[in-house]
Amino acid sequence: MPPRTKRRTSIADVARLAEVSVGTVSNVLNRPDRVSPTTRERVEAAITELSFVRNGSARQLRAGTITTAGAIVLDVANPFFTDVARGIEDRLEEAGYTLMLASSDEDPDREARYLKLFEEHGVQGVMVVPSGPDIDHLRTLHDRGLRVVLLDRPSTDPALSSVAVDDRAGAAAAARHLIDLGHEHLAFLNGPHTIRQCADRSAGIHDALVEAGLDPATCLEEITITALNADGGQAGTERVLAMERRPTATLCVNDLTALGALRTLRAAEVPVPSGMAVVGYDDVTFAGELATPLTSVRQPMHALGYRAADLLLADDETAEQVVFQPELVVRESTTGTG
Amino acid sequence: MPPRTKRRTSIADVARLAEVSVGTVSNVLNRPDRVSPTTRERVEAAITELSFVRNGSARQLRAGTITTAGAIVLDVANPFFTDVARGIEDRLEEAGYTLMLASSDEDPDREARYLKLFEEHGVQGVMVVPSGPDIDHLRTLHDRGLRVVLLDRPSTDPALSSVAVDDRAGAAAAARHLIDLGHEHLAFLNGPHTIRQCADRSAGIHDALVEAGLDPATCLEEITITALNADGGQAGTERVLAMERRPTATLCVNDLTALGALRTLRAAEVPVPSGMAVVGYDDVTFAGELATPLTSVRQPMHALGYRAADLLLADDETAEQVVFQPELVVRESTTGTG
DNA sequence: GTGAAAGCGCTAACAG
DNA sequence: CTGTTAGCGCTTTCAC
Repeated sequence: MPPRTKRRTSIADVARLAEVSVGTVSNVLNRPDRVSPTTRERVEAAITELSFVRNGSARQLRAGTITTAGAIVLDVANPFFTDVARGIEDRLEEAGYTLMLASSDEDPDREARYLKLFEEHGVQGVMVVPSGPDIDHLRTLHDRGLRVVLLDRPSTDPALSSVAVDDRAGAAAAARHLIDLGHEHLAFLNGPHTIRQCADRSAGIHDALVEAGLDPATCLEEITITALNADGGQAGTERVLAMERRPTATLCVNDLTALGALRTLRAAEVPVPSGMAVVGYDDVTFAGELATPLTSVRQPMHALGYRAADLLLADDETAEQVVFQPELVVRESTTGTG
Repeated sequence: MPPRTKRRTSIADVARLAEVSVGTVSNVLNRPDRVSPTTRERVEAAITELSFVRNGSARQLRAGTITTAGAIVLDVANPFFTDVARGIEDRLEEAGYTLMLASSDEDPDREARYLKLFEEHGVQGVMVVPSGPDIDHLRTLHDRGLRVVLLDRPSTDPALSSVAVDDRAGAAAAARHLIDLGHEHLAFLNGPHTIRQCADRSAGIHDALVEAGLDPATCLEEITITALNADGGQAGTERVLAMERRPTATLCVNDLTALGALRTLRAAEVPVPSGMAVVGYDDVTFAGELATPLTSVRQPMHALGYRAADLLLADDETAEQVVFQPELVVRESTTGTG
């Protein structure tokens, strides 16, 4: 790309045209009340005439600070993260801040590159969904004076703020709902426990079973699926249906997985929920719009982002660990008459 | 928020510690080969020791240019736009550029605010989904030397580049598919024609009917819905079902609307497609995962963004109007046995 | 191969 | 109320 050819008009150009000094132009821009109405008008006319736009870099260089924050999520195309991003944006907007948003694709190198870029551009702070278990680099950033907020991950470092959702409680609520409905034998289609969310959700289900006096060893069939999407849900459900002692309810690690489960049950002519109850996780937009509306665990995604930005902007320098409680949304896939 | 307290370490600090001049440090950073290996090593050690990070504002102020582009979409939480954004990001990434992304919420004021911000920060160009019919302000920006690319909207101004999808052709393909299947009486659940996409899609359906020798006046029932979502689809479908001479197929302005249509048909025990064929638009991720997989018109969202960024980065200064062709994805909601 | 110094555009302090 | 001026941190000639 060719460099921008025309030199941008500067404050000096405006000053020349308005026949005032650069200081006066700067005053018109920043403290208009210190300038007499007549000269102010002249300056404003010159600004319009030249269609002058302040040079943000110079301004920022001088000011040393900037009203911008950065955010790095795993994937901007994932609805979970876009809702989070939207929450961030809304809070920053209130404070007159702007957001630089980027995806790391779970690649620590990409994450590092963006963090460097943000820091070079002097952002006030960054909100990051870490792409790996290691967060030392974020601690370093914090020590260098940037605000750092971890997204969707409780901080293991007390110096760093974080906002997360209590996955253990969410999964427990879902399991408890099924137990209350009389189910005593559950299937759980889950991802590998190396993913924190998966491990936490598994623990939550165990909690609920034990709390109800049921033995997880006999009452829970946890099935590990590799793809956390509809195909994974289909594969997992086929295994569940093939079991001799078949569970009466299936918990799914997310709504896409549940979609696959529903599809498979329909094909096998197993009625939902009478033949098999199904619960999802995330409560994505279409969960309530399916042929059999899906009971799911709603995550406060917008609030997650909003609160993260709030922590970033806080006057108080002390780190804070925020944990949101998810909410079970009950629909026909567990309580219907099908 | 309190200002960043610690003064950032500067190139001068590094120079002092390494006992060289600032010019040499700058050379190590930008043209390492011009520096003798020994001093380079000393400087690099100092950089690490102080964990020095270049000040991007100063760099940019000096350089006058910056490898950043801005994008403004209507809503970052809408999957259509996030896929577009992803395409932009991928292309910019290749060129070493970064993206500043923002949502206008279809509010021209918000759009203007972000545009000003981007310009102040010296972005090379902007990609914008205009929030209103007027694009004069974008032309002004272009005249001031910024690259401007219109997103999802053909440019009415030949000086501005644009990337869009041919909505008329997409809708025509959907209608033609139904006509080929023998349908001669179609319903179209559409939004108001003040929305360009809605008007274009309506025109496309007319095209297909006329082309097949059918009279739109008798063969097409266009129903205007206010909400372009599942509820709108439900309301529209209820009106279709109440018609004396009931159409045999329903085209929907987007997949969410189709979702509502399918839900309503199921409730009314109208089999799909034998009692009513259904076609959606957008081909969102879950379209193929529904109880009745949905025939839909796929938009090349990623390619749209990718190409927009490509135009922004182009060496060639001449504006270009790119129009993508959408692709019909046939599934069971039109060809199934239900 | 390295150093000195000018200057990018702006703001804020100080003088007048 | 307005003008003058010193830098913010960096890159880039131009000397040495």
